[in-house]
Amino acid sequence: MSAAALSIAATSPAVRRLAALAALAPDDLSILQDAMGASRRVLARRELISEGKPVPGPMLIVDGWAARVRILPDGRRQFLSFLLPGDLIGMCYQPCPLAVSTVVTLNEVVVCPAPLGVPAIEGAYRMSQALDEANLLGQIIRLGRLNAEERIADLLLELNERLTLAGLSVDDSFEIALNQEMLADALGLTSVHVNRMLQVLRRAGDVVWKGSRVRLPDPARLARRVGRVPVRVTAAV
Amino acid sequence: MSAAALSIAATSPAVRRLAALAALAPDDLSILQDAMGASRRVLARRELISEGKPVPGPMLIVDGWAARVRILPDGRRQFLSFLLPGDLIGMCYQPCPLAVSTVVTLNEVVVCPAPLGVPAIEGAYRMSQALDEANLLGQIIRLGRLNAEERIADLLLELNERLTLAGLSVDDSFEIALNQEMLADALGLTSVHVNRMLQVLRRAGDVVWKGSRVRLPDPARLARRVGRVPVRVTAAV
DNA sequence: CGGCACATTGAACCGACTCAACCTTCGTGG
DNA sequence: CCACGAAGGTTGAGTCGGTTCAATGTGCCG
Repeated sequence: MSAAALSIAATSPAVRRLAALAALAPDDLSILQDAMGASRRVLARRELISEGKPVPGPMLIVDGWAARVRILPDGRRQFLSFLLPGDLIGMCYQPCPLAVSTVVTLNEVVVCPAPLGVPAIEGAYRMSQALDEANLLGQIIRLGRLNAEERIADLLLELNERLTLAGLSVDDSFEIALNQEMLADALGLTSVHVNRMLQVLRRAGDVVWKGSRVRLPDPARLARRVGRVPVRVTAAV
Repeated sequence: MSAAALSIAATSPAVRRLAALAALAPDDLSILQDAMGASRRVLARRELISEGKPVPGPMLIVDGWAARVRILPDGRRQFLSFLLPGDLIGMCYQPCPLAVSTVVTLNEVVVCPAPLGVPAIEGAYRMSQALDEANLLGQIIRLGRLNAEERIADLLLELNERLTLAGLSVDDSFEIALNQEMLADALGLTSVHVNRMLQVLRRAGDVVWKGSRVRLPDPARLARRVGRVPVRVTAAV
């Protein structure tokens, strides 16, 4: 194992994810480490970005989970996507950007300003952005054409894939920052129905969920069962 | 009315939309006009971009409707978004991009290569991209938290807003390239149910749909009824 | 006039929701 | 160390929005 690879392995999940998206030189890695020196800790249930308000500079999630969310006038809540360590938020290219969705922390989150102007790192951002979009499309498929059981399985598979990139899911087992109600609000279901379908998945041996830890004993089989295809956004690599 | 404004008014819907998204100088407009000289006509039901394949260079839709679509292994179809004149397709920033969704023409479409390297025009592209993302989020809300009637109304309102930008909807009345089955496949419903809910909207006087022409007698009232908020992606302007 | 695509209708069915109760876990303070 | 409360998970029974399937209607184009 090379020295560079070792330093990646020893580094934070966020850096790990970005390094997996684009080839980063030791210099790039240390720029990321420096940026994380300016990290800020944010309590759970705080707004990082507020819908309709100006977007603050781009930030990198260093630790913890957040979610893009929209609340309807009558109180209905819809999670649009989940944001995990290594994900970017507030990266916009239009002038004077206004946020089109609120971003709220789900547990205690650490964020830092996303370093700009470094070509290799910007390359990783572009990959990240492409993956984000692919995941949004995945969310549309889930809500539009999958039934409740498939929705739950598909989302857990997505989270597992994404957390694996950051080294936060090992052997298809990861800490989840969601409860059944949040899952319901992401999947267009009620928490009661999520509960029942989760039991079905558990009894089938497809999902093990104890406390805040989820394990997917056979992701490949589960993926086949719900018709999930792995996301690829580039032919490079 | 200035000479520039006149020339915009006289120009194609696609240019009209881009000019509405960013301030374009006469030079920029003529670059767009030139690009449209290399237009290509594509028959209905043809793939402009194929999922999993490399993305061809970015293109501008000059005329006609297209849609991003995904087909599940078992044949279920989900339209992810609709693409109208002035919309961009295939604009990617990662290296060697692979398409994450198929783009298919819905009727006869005219496309041209999107001119690159012109700052003002690229500015319009960025605005367009931001709107695209906002519309994807809108689609998630529709599928996740709106009922059938609200979904239909919300989508028609979105189409009306977008077509108005391009000058293709006048007095809230526009030509629609969709039938009830396509609407169903976009909204996660069956065509039978779309038919029934459309009748409800018609009887309530909220939608007039005759042949391929749709009119929304009172968009503001309808928007209030389904809780739709207008999209804003920039504080500029 | 025939045929095709699309729209419309009816009746039975079912997946997911609603509402309300109850249970479990866990942290906290007496 | 136990009592308590809060948050989240579980269960049951009834209801409903949307689906399914199959038939019928309608407009258009060659």
